[in-house]
Amino acid sequence: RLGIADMTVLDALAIAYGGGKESRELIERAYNISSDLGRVAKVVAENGLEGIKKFKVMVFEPIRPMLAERLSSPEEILEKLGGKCIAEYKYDGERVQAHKKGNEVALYSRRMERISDQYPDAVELVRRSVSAEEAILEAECVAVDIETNELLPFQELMHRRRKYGVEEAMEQYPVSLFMFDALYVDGRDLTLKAYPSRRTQLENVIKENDRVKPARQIKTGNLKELENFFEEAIEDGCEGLICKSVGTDSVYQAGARGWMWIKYKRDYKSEMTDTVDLVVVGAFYGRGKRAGTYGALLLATYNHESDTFETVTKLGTGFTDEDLKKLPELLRNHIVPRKHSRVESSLTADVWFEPKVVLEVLGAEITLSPIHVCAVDSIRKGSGLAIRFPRFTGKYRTDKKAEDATSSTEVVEMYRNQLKQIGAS
DNA sequence: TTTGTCTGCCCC
DNA sequence: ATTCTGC
DNA sequence: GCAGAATGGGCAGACAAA
Repeated sequence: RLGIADMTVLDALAIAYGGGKESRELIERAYNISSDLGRVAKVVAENGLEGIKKFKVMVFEPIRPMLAERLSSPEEILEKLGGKCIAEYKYDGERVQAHKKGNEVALYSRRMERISDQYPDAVELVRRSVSAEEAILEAECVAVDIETNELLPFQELMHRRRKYGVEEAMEQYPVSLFMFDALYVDGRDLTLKAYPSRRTQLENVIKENDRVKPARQIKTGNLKELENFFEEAIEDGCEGLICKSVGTDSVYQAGARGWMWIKYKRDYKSEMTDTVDLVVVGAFYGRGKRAGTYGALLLATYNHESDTFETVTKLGTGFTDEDLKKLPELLRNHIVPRKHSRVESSLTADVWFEPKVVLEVLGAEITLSPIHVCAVDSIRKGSGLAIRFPRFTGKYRTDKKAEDATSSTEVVEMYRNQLKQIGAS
């Protein structure tokens, strides 16, 4: 099916109708600013490159969002960005592209789905707080506590992704918009302007208020300053920072993950990383590339009081091909016909193991879980704890016995700790 | 009617 | 989202 | 370096089973 291999289709179009690398770039830009592969194909077939050159940024035609690379230290970031950058809060919400023409407003998701119906309140915020007649702006939509203006975790925002009961959810889970880019304003395409000038345009066009603000930012070339700003972002409930190039070439790279924007998140930093040692208690068969081996493992913490192993996450990324090949061998001797008596799990694995093998796992944070049973009921009735964005670090903890794995109590501590960090200011 | 399981050009 | 692997 | 393809948590919905 189409949509995933779209880059391949663009290649084919360039070869069939363009005949060179230059045409490929034109065709790709047409696609990136219209996100309409069908139309691009039709135009290039009927009118050739001349037709393609006429593609323009238009309100209510979503632009493919620019993405960011990742780096794990301020040093690397500043070096990559030529010594200085604009660092902005990376809010933990949903990315939204807001299109406005007069009173008409549409919101698009990162994958260019029209999500206006889910956010009538955000639509109204854009209508009221954007002074330009016509505009395409980007923002992070974040759940907030309306009393304290505190930012709430992504899980809260998820309640807004619904078809029914939108009005109720709107009252129960209010949102704020943190604007971070301007791609089009009153007839002017800004996508080929440098970021600082787009940001200035953005600030000129929004009428700031409690619920609509420009993303918090500083401009700096100082390591210490960058690091402090990062800590501040974490304390305010953000994921970290997005560091942006301020060079003349810092255009909006629609649909691309260039090095103009760089993500800096807490779990990328090796020093203060929340790594955890977990016991393999089950596995799931893989699909596609992983057919014939395990696709993911089921991992557990150790509960000292009950002497049981409680699932806390599945793990399916971070494995090299070599890891994937040797996992079945490594675990073969521990296979048991049904869930081991000392394992607590609400999930059903394809293969169960006696708790023996310990792996090191990296995660971003601890979340309340409806399916995992680690420390169930200890924070909230009926909820366990789980790991957000889990991945294998590559370390097999052969030095550890199952009972030496990270305990459920320790995970509870980690959860409490991250709440403390947010409330700290 | 309630409860469980699975899915999503899903969001991250 | 993260990560690894061909190209 | 980039695109593609594996995989994660978790929510509301859809639908099946009890």
